[in-house]
Amino acid sequence: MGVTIHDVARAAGVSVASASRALSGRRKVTPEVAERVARAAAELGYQPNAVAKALRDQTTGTIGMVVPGIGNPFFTTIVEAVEHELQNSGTDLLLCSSRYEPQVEARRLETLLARRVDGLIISPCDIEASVPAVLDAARRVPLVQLDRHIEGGTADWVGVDDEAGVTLAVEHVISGGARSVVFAGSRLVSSSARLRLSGFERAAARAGVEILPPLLGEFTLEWGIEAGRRLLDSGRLPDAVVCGNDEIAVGLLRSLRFGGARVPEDVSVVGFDDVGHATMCDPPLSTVRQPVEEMAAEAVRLLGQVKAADPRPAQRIAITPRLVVRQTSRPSAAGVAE
Amino acid sequence: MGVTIHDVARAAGVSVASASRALSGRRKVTPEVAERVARAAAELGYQPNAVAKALRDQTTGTIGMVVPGIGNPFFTTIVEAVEHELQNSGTDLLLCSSRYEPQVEARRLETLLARRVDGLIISPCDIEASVPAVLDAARRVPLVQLDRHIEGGTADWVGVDDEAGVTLAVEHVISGGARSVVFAGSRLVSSSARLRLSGFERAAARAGVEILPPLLGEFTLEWGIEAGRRLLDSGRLPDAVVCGNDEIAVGLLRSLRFGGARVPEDVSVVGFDDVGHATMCDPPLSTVRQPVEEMAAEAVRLLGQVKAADPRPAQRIAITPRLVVRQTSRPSAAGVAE
DNA sequence: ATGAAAGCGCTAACAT
DNA sequence: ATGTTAGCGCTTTCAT
Repeated sequence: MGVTIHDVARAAGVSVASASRALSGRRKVTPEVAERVARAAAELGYQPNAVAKALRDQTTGTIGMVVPGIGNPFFTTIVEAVEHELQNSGTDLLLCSSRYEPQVEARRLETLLARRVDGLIISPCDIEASVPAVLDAARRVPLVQLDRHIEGGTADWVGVDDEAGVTLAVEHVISGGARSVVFAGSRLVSSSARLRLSGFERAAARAGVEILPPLLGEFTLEWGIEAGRRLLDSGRLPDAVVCGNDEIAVGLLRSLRFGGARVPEDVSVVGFDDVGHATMCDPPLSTVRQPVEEMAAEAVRLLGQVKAADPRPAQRIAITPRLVVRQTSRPSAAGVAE
Repeated sequence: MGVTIHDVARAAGVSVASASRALSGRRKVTPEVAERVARAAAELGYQPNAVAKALRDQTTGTIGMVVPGIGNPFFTTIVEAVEHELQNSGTDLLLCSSRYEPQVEARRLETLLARRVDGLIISPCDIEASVPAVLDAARRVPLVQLDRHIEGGTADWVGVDDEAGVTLAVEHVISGGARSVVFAGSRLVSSSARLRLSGFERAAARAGVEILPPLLGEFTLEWGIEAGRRLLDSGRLPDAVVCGNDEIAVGLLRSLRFGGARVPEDVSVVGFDDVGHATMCDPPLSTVRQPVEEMAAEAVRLLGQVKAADPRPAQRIAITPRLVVRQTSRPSAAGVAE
């Protein structure tokens, strides 16, 4: 441990400046010097100190990412997509989980900022409680919100058009013959939760179908199972249930079938996200697909842009998702091939 | 951006040394100075630069963690446990995924080392190909392997006793009446994969039951589904299948039942890990429980120790797991209550 | 093309 | 108790 560029320079018989130039290759050196430095570095097992470089350069080559939780397949997918996107830019990702707690989130942002990340990608866990920390962070460093976003203030965002997505789902089940619908989602602490519910209500109202009271819990399989039970216990099943995400849909599916309901004959079920086990559950889930790769690419691109020009209008990039019809929803009564 | 401790000192009318002392609180200062410095820092929005501190202190307050993939619920669970364990130690976790590729893993280790992490926790993706990178890293910084480990060389490790775990599973299904058994696991690229298979074979041989050829693929739900199909197609179902992890078990369960086999009446299925959806699949999965919290705590503890005394014998801490009997395996024929 | 030296922001001697 | 200063490892002027 601890061989520095000074050691390399000495061993090569040159100045540290030459050693630095030779090592970085960003400036001209005699081939002879380059050779000697390279060999000395190899022999000594020299490894550049990124901390010192960061202090000197005033840039760390890292970007921080904070998501509500890595237990949710949607977030692990999007993290992997961002990581992949950054892969060849020489930028490392510092990943943090807020565990769905605004306080933890604020702390995480704080230490990321202290470590001088060059940028931040965040999916704020709470649409209200996350506001101060996110705005504060956005003031200090380029920041883009991905998927979830806060309300009020201005900070860049890229995500999916949640309302358009659920609208697709609602119209689909209705064209399949549904006359009564219900929404099973999460409590309204995040933008995703709110927009998906409001989009659902608007689309269903527009279509004039009966709307049962929404079932709001968590974005988890457990909650999906519980929501299914409640539907069963209520004694009256709607024709279709639109879910806040796939986890809920899969859980709901399970308890519905366990309770003897046939899907999609008795009731249609549609999810949201299309990640994880959606394709592999039984039967395969109809769902709204989030273009995760595209979202990640867009977020990274935007982050680069933010760096360039500072005070410029906040951008909000809403990508329109598409519906993937599989086997948990009844095909269109109109006979339109999907 | 860019208010330094010098700015704070100037604003408070004291020297940088006093400002530093006041801010850290690690040395005595007049209450009056403390007060002035605190106010100046607050007014200026001073935020300490962790990069500079790290360079000066020769310690970054970070530890790196690299796991094969964050898509696997077992790894996300163990990552969360480690993060939780570190929570109050002022140490941050730099999380990386190797995507199950030794090359990516080596690159990740390289940059973590360059960023001067204080320690490393790694679950090497490949029992052989990961050897050089892991050994090299272990030479430069305290390192402990968690869960998976490399073969040869000496590096600390904490994990579960894989062979004991599968032995528990095998003996359990046999006591439930199984006379023919099969193992559905992953190809033998990791220590976990190898030890679980060898443990299975040894335990089954000892019991004298019939052993069908193992089904080896990936540690994924997909592979579990495929393995189930192959079993069905083979025309002959064993009395029990012991799985390399829960993902495989859940997938297998699904295709077995889809194919008309009754679980556990026709065939018993046992998993390994007890994380994620094991409790929530249908029926709830009998499995071998990995004490994740305990493992994480032990790894962190060991890492602290490694720091202290350098050249000391490598430790291998194998925690004995326990079996959790749920509803995918037949109860003991001997009538022993579990 | 190469070397000497300044300086990134911080803390811990060392002096006062 | 407080101030002055060296130095962590690196890159980049600025001379030569």
